[in-house]
Amino acid sequence: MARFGRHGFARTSVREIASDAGVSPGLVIHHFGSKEGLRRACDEWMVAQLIGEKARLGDTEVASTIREWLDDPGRFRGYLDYVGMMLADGTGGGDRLFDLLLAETRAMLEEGVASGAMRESSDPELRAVLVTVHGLAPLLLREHLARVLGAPLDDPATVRRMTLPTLELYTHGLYADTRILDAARSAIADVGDGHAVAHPEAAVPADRVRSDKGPGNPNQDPDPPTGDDAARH
Amino acid sequence: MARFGRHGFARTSVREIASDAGVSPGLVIHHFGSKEGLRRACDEWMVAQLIGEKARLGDTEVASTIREWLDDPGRFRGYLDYVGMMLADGTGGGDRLFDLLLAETRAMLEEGVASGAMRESSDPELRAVLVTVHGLAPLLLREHLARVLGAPLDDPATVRRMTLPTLELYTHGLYADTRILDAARSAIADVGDGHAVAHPEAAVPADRVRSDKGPGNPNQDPDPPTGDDAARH
DNA sequence: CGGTGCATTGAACAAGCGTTTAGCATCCTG
DNA sequence: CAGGATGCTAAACGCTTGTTCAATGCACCG
Repeated sequence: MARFGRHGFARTSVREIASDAGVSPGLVIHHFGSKEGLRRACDEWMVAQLIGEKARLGDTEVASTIREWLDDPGRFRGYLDYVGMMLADGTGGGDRLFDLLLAETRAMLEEGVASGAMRESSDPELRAVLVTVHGLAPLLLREHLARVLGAPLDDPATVRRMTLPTLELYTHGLYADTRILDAARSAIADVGDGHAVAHPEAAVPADRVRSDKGPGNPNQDPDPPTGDDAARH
Repeated sequence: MARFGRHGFARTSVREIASDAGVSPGLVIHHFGSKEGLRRACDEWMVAQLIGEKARLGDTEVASTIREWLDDPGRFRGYLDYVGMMLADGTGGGDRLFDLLLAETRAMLEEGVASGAMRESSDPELRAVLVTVHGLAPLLLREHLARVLGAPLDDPATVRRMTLPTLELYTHGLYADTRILDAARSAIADVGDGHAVAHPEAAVPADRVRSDKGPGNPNQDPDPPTGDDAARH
């Protein structure tokens, strides 16, 4: 799993794994049927580990397990890599893991809204997806993160440094006012719901929403999917 | 590039590429020196494309190019996959691309703060990293996103649907009040700056910040890195 | 003690890989 | 028109891959 996590499934050979384990390549196949079988076993072990920890911790979520791992670097180092690989490389059991995390996020958000601690959303389901995806992002980009921050993601100092800015973002957002949001809202309202307009740039004053210069949508920068561009619709 | 983007570098053979191009495998090597040379050429073409589009569009950013791609699905389908692969798979020229996007995000945030359109941050550099990473997330998890939303990321309807929730998140945040943020702030203040405390759970009332139940930190769920766990420090 | 079963191995296999090589056209240059 | 470079291919090379197979050793059971 450490090798899979670090170098990916395709770039890891059965011989390497066998050598790490001090056994012959044939034995690995004998036990797991095939390399793909080994991968399935790893995926299942990983999911079971997360769910198992969840049970151990009571009503905590799966993701708080990951949080614990980050608190105890070294002990769980490599697992994070494997989770990242599972989610990133498309093949394999990453779907199940993602759905698991999404379900927990969704539940947490619903609970938050119900208790009044969190704001309502115009699209709760999509917000859940968004929060899930944003939360996973540093895991998937951990190498870039470590590079630009100068410290690995599983360094407690890194985790600590990320806390405040993250909470600030989730508490106050990024924008100082609601101008952009209001513009987008009226644009969407103009266009309507079900319509798939081909090139509806005219639906909203382009120079107000599309920030070619100046601080526009935060998504405009590295946010291909988040949809600043939809703000023009 | 389409094949690289869809199936990854390692799982794509020179023979497949050659066959797609209607030429012999040897010719590919002849022109690019090696498979890795081909990859470099693709990376460089991709970066040049982004920068070139940037120049064409004037003072727009690289990422607004990506935004345009999302507006015109089909024409640029496959490029997004390639960008995602570049950033995800660790090997190759993804570093340069990430740094490019980070620099633009940083500049945009600074501009936003200067003009008063955006709030200040306690850690501007880390916020820039965070916004970059969050923006990239849907690109990296595009397959999961398409699966749970039932529509691909480069479907204009998907982009449109993501707009409002994203802007809401970036305008109002998630939390209805500042309780969590305040708790984290005082916790950090208690611990101090430079100290790397091993297990500082006692630094803050655990039952207030660590939300085993109820709506706690959004990061608690699928947010391993964002650092809800640091809120306990 | 004999025997069944399992863990394990080394060697070999077939397939696929990236790459090399020799050679054949083609085209531009002088 | 000669000639060298270029575009291109078919075939093969050497290597690595995942996997198979026959054989060995060890453990447990009656």
